[in-house]
Amino acid sequence: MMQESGIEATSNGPASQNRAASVEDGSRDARPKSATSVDVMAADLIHLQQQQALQVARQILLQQQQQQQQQQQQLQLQQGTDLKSPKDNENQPSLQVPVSVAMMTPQVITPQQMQQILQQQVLSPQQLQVLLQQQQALMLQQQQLQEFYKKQQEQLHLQLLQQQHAGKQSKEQQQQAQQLAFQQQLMQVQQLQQQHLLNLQRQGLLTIQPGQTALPLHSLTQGINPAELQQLWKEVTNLKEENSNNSNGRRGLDLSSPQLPKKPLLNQHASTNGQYMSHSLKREGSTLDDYQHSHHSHPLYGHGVCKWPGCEAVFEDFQSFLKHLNNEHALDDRSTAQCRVQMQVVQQLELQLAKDKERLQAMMTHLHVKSTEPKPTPQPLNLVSSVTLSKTAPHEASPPLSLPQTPTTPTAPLTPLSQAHSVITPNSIHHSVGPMRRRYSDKYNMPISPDIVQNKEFYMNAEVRPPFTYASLIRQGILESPEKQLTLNEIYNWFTRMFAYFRRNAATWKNAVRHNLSLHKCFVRVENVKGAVWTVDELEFQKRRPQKITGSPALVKNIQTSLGYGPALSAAFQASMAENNIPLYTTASIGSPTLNSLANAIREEMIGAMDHGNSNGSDSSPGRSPLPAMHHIKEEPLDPEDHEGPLSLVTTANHSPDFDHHRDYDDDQGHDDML
DNA sequence: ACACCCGTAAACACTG
DNA sequence: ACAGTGTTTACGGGTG
Repeated sequence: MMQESGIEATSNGPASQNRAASVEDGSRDARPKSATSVDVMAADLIHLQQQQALQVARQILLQQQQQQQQQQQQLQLQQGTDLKSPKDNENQPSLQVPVSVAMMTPQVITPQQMQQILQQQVLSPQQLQVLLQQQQALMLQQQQLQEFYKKQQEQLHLQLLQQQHAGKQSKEQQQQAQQLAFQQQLMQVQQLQQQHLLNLQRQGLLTIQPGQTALPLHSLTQGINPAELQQLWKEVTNLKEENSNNSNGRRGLDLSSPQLPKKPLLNQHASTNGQYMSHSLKREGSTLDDYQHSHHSHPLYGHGVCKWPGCEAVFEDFQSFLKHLNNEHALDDRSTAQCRVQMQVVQQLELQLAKDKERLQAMMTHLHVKSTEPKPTPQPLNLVSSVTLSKTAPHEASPPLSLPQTPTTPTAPLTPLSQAHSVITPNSIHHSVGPMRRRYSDKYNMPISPDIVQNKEFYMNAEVRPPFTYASLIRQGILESPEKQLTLNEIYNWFTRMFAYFRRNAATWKNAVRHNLSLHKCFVRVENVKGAVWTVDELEFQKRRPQKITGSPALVKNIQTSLGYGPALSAAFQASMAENNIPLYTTASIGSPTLNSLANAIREEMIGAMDHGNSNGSDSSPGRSPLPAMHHIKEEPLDPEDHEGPLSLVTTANHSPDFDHHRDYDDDQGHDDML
């Protein structure tokens, strides 16, 4: 009761207007984004980080593409030689799995999902086993990557320490900031790729008839291989050469070698964007052969495990693997389908990559030009389109709503199922249903933006309660808006539009929305011509809860001491991520946490920086292991802003495909299916 | 046990 | 009077 505004509680006017006052004049631009002071850090470090990040990104893509190619080749080969008819054919109908369900079985499967699957009896025991194996193998992989990440972090820490002593000028600070942004972009790409990899693996569970597209594979046939891919391919191949030059081929992800060319990477991205259109693609060329010749780097074989999507079979030697490859992954419907899926995955990645590159290009152009005023990037970009970063403006349609998303069925949300630490625990099946508050603790707050965006489709169609707090949702809605401000009614609409769940219980949640708007200082009411709109005060939002930065204490420390990026930057990232449908921070379900962690690490820097006033014992856990166990990584937020508990989903995925952007749903009170 | 956060419900005030 | 908006309080559940 004794809230700060309590003094004026008698009339709501003054109280709210007080808050609004600070914002009113300058409209949204007046929001606190002052802290642009960036502590010193040498550009060298940035370079290093960039290179590393880029390398990771390339590696990932390389793997992806290799995988795809490998599959393609396999298919070709087998088509040519053994035309043994796929005997799987007969079984397949019975194994058909509804996409909506199959998509719900990523590496981390919630018990609920599992149960669903079981209930539907669409998966054979073998398939389940495969599932489990997959999970285990992935865990393994993740561990390895984890190790790598640790190393990486240590190194980073070292660098940071060194660089701290070298004072630099503001110019460099700016550069640094923008470079960091650049890195973020790269991270996004990585994560996206991981994500799609995951997707693919999920698909591996499916048995899909080639002719019949239960899956929306149609887009596959459309022109893939945009110019971006070519460029990337080129880069990838170059990279490979680099790698093979200086060491054993099997360290797929060795970023730790700091001796990389200094300039090229960043510039490459910046400059090549417009160039590589003419660049001819020669993917069939030597690169694949190389890989096939050297056992270690066979794209479908790594760490003794068959990397064919959905496989994970373990082999002691390469020969047996080859045997397996020829036997198990011969040309049949399943392989074909998987290959297609892989193609699609790659295609999507390319699209996304293209988008991100474009964005990046715009960012860099913008920052180089240094024009303070927002104007579209002068650079003609050969790619997708529309995303002009310069003005944070109207992507309303583009961001979440028009992703090249494949599945149109509500698939299981990708992120929020972090509860399943990759292990299926059948006894925790029940608590899938439940109100929002059935969330995980704040500590597991998840970045909502990426998550929501990522699972937009799912939430839009499945009447599943999004595992986010109202505050986070509101914020997301506001941030997604072109003007970063919404009226109450628009917020309502956003809720109903984005979440099937909120098409019910209007009275309840609307009240909650209003309640939250009023309650949280992070929501600022701004008087407008046409009434009042609500905006988000990011600072307040972040202040709202103590953030627990986990991860490498060293890194955290460094972050806290050596960085200081303004919230504006962070907000920009947020928005950027959201627009792009990219799970910036992680996403639990995504395969290798390493990349995520890496991204998180960098992100952490941002957060730590902008949150460095925060104290709050954020890093108060010096005793913590630098990197919590994998499953923790998946869940640990690292993000000060929107964390909400993941979870509580996947109940009755009651799709309503016919639904289309309804507006208000003030009806239906009585039911209480979820509450 | 406690504090905190969140969701829910509801009362109330203000405004058009 | 009414609906929509906004504020506030109260309460219970979950979590650390």
